[in-house]
Amino acid sequence: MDRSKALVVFAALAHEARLDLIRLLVPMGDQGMAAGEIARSLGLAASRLSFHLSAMEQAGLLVSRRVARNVFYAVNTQRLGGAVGWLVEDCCMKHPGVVGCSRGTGGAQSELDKPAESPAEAETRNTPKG
Amino acid sequence: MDRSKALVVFAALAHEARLDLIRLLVPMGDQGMAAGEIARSLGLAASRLSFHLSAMEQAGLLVSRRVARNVFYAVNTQRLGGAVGWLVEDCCMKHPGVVGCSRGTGGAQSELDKPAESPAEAETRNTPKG
DNA sequence: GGGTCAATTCAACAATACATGAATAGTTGA
DNA sequence: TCAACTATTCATGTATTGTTGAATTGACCC
Repeated sequence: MDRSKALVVFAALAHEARLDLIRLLVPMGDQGMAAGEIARSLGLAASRLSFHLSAMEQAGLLVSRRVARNVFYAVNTQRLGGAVGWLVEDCCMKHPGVVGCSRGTGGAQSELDKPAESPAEAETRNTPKG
Repeated sequence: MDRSKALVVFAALAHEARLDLIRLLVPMGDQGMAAGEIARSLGLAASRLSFHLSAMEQAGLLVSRRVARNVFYAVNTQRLGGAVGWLVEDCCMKHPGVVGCSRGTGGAQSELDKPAESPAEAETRNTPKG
């Protein structure tokens, strides 16, 4: 997983309907769910769903296969996990703050750890030119 | 962290420059980095960077504070980790495939776990109306 | 092959997001 | 107050993305 691949995954996730889609499909495992049933479950028009499905398949987040008249879509969990892993471990270099908060979601999140002035910053007042 | 907040975070991450920004700022910790120095580091025009910075601050991914003439930006690691945690634990319900691949990024990812036909799907051939 | 169902593609439009350079606002030191 | 510096905002044009309904493709059953 590299940056550009992770980028595509995050772009694919940046949409309400697509997050709903992931949430709906993950429990179905490799079996997945037929497009029509997905559309009914999420209350989406067929063409609109198809647009999102193909975008997510392009991003590698979904895999599809035809079964009789239906096309079943399933989440490619490796790809999704890979993007998450890239973000946490490669992009954020396993920063404790990121890793810590990514495990044990529900809890504390509202309080921002407001940074306090550190010596390195105080310097700027004495070094206007750098 | 709820869906809409996570959504905003993923949207904020779905951009090359912003991933670069995260990668640049995470090692700086709470101290962060001045906008001008970020612009130089990433080779971005000031106005363009400012646009991205404010978008990410809106998303809660960055926190800023003024120090003399400079504005320092730092990653809100809790927010970032929170979005990751929501995705893995709440949205994907800690699915083993996602969790497994999200730890130990670099490794196996290319091979898709092609799903095989399951009984539930085979049914569709006998229940055309559902 | 015709009828029917499932899903995708297409064209048209609307809404967002992005990039660029000029102008503006805030801070500092003289 | 002025000049220099830092950062943001604004206006503009462009590109991308999302939505909608109609038309099309593919598969099944008779």
